[in-house]
Amino acid sequence: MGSFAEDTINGSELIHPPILTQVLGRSLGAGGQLGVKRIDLRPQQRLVRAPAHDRQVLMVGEGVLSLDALPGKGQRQILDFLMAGDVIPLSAIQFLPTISVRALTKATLVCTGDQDEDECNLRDMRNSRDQLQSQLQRAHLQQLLVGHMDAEARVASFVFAFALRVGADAQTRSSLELPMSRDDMADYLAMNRDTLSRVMMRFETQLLIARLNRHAIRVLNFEGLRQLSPVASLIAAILGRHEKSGATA
Amino acid sequence: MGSFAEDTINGSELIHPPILTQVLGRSLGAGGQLGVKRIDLRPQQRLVRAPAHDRQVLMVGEGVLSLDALPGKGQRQILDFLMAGDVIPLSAIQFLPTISVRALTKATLVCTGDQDEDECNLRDMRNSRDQLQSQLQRAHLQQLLVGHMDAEARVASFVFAFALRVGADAQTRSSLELPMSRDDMADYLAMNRDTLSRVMMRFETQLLIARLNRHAIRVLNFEGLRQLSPVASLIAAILGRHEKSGATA
DNA sequence: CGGCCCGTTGAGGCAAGTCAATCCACGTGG
DNA sequence: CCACGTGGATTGACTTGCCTCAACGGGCCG
Repeated sequence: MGSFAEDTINGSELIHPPILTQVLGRSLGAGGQLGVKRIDLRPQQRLVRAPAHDRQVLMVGEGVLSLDALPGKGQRQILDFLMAGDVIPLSAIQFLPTISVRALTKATLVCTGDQDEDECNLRDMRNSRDQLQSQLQRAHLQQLLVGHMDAEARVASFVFAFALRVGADAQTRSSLELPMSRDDMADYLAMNRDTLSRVMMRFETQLLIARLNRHAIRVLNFEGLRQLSPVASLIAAILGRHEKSGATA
Repeated sequence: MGSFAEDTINGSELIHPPILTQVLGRSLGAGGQLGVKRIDLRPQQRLVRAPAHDRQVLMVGEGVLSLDALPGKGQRQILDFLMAGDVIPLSAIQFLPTISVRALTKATLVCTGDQDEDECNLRDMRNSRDQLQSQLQRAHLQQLLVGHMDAEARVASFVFAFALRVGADAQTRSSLELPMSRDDMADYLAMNRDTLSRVMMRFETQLLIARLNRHAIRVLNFEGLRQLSPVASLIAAILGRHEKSGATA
């Protein structure tokens, strides 16, 4: 097998020799799999040469990734963050060289659905369709964010949404991991790194959040954040009630 | 059957008695359909009470619709324009009351996939998955537009993309129908109606386009528009090569 | 012919971007 | 253990593109 991943060093990309790629065989729950590949990624490593087969499904096992669009000229727009259970939108990166997937943390991907027979394919397909719908909803949400909200509301919405996404309830006072850099966050919210920093600082002086370290905050006033986000109810509707049955028993 | 549509009058919405809703029976190509409903919409009419059944597929027969997000407070973001062959993203509007579908022109929708048996469902499912992927790609494109491009580039990209979407080649010098109002266009591009107007005027003085009437322009300099759009190649990749086989023979 | 809606134009202000300097956390080596 | 280097993060001063608001124009329909 060739390599599926590459590192990036400030935009210039180095192709690496084969990465730890294990074939797990018929071990996962859904029977009849011909083979389930695993791909491990280090932080900042990019996924390249995605499996070309149309029916394959590439899913995030653990870690956090970002879906980057790089329309050249030093610009970057992060289209989505991908977390455990999310499906990599192969259609987006397959023939669009300006869009790629990057690992923010150490991450593992699992690849299923090799066989071209149908039957149990239906389950895979339904699952991937649901995943596509979720991603479309998140994209819509982000269109709203970037389209009609100011910097403060965007950041509040993002923190609110991310907290919901990693499963924190409104009660949860524990720390919230933000595995992406400030630049990543800014590029996702389509704003300037400086502006983002200002807003975060303002939130801290308002005692809405507390910064634990570079990659973790504590949400002190969840309700306050919610009120700063005009689309909080939408976010809750989209991200709130995902009772997923993780099939990998 | 109840009504599926309602009119809107400047935001306040009037529910209407049943609209022309025909049951076409087993007439379409893919055999075994239990029934294919048709829904006719007048301009500015909204789709409400979308078919609740999960496996149904609601598709645009003719006309142009918009997917609106209305997060209250007089704000509006148009998430996407839907044209013949596009599938209505039911997942988006089903339980999110702030998102709805509106007809820009006289439009007809067709509703397929009633049966809960699989088999031929696979074809529907694959088709709707492809549609979802297209919509996701368009959403990504729009995130790029709104995120990292100024007003001029946004408008140029929009005209360029819309021309490709309705099937115009670079050579086509014919008129380009823009069935949406200036407000619609502005709300899609996440910019001000005034700013949009200014940009359009500038394009006209630069002889890039010519305004035929309120809802149609002629593209005089396709190449010039392309060069004004930093994501022109992406747009072409996403919208260019759709050789769809319209199954409704 | 008059009203209305949509679209265009102009003047002015502000939120956010830009650029540059500084600060801080963190790892490294003396 | 501390000085140092490095890259990310914060802050400040300045600039600007777009939004706001208000007035105007021009088709379209009664």
